[in-house]
Amino acid sequence: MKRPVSIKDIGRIVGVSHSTVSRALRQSPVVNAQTAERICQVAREQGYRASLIGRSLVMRRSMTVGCVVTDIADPFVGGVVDGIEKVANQHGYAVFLASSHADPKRELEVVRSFHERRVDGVIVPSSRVGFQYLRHLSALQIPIVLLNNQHPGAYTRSVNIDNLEAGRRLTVHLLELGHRRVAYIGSRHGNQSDADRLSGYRSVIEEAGLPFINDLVVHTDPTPPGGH
Amino acid sequence: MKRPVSIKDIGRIVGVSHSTVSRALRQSPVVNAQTAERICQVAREQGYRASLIGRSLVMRRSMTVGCVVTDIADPFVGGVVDGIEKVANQHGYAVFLASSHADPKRELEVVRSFHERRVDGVIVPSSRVGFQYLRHLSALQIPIVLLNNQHPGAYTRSVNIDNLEAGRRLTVHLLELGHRRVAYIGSRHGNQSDADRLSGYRSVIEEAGLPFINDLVVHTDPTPPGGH
DNA sequence: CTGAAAGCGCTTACAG
DNA sequence: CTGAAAGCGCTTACAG
Repeated sequence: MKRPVSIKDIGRIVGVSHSTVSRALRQSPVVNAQTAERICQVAREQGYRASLIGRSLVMRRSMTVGCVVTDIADPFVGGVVDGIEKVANQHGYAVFLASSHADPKRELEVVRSFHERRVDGVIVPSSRVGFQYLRHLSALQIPIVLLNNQHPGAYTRSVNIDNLEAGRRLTVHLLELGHRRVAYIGSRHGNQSDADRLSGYRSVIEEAGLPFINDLVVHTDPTPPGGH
Repeated sequence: MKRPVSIKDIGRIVGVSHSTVSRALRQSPVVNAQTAERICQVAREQGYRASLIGRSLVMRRSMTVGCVVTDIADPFVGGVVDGIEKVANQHGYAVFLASSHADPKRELEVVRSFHERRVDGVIVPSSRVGFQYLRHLSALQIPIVLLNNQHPGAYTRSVNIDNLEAGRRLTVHLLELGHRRVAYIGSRHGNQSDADRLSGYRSVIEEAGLPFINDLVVHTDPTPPGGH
């Protein structure tokens, strides 16, 4: 790969300093309109693209986020990553993707790699998070956001599904359709999200003046076949 | 995020120039053993991690590869990406993941983003590649590798599945198991990979002295239900 | 309006 | 063995 054209190159061509080129390219209103025009013109001709790595150094932000997953091939994770990438991109960020396969050693390497690359933040879209991340990343003071997980810490946030409200809405929907005997099928692992959904369901049932029937509540494998 | 500790910081602490620190950390044999020891010690205490962005600038390589997919949530793609990430990581590379959703405009943005970030190469793990990539990337002389796709070009390579050999081995396996009536179910889209697999199948059947029976060859939807 | 300077964090010849 | 210098590609006060 040949050396990409730099701000200096185009300054040389146009006959101005690289400072001026930089200003022009960043649309600084201070530079003379005609000069700016010439500069942009040449930049275009030369296929100039600012080096984010040069820029990152002075700006002290890399415009990247790191994303660690346990397994990329997991379709749920895939969906989340897809969303992350889309939004990141819309805001000028790129995303580093790494997978840990739940291996603590890998987790450590990933954190290290992200740190060395000076990511502006990391996102962990899996509910099972090694505490590794949290410890290491907060020591580095890198902002971190988790999915469906709450952990205290100055630099860590978590975005969660509102399972209670979801349980309510699902139930309301069915009642509005005219159904009167609505069953609840939940996960037998009995985690918090299940409890929340169930109480959403229950509260709507009761508010509607319907009997809460225990036999209509089943806990089973949290898989599609499990629902049968 | 507070400023990470730099080579200068630790130079200041140890009382040597940052050049010496750099040398010591890179295990240069030229620096005095004891000084080196002190430097590494302090670096460890301070949680020093070299900035790859600083290093990239001088080294002229970013130690990153870009990976563009059409859809991250696609499980096949997920598996490939997982492998890419693993190997990249083993070699000190990080991977930027972007998805184009087969939108030419997005494709262009992705190429631009990768270029600005000065990726050392890009990998496109999907057989359907917008020619966009190829054009743009080869103009930039960024090495690109495709999956199951062959396109000429100085900077582009493609890694392919050897479908013919795969068809042969599958068939040999079944014959070795003692089967004599082996059917072939292929894709009705009749692409190259199907043709290759089929001829692998056929050649083994014939080499075994078995009759090639046309009714044993079916072309259908290339999906699991399609196989029924 | 524009250039020279300094600096972001690193590496590496070049002189001591 | 070590430091000062130059330079990677950029940005942005500071003087003109």
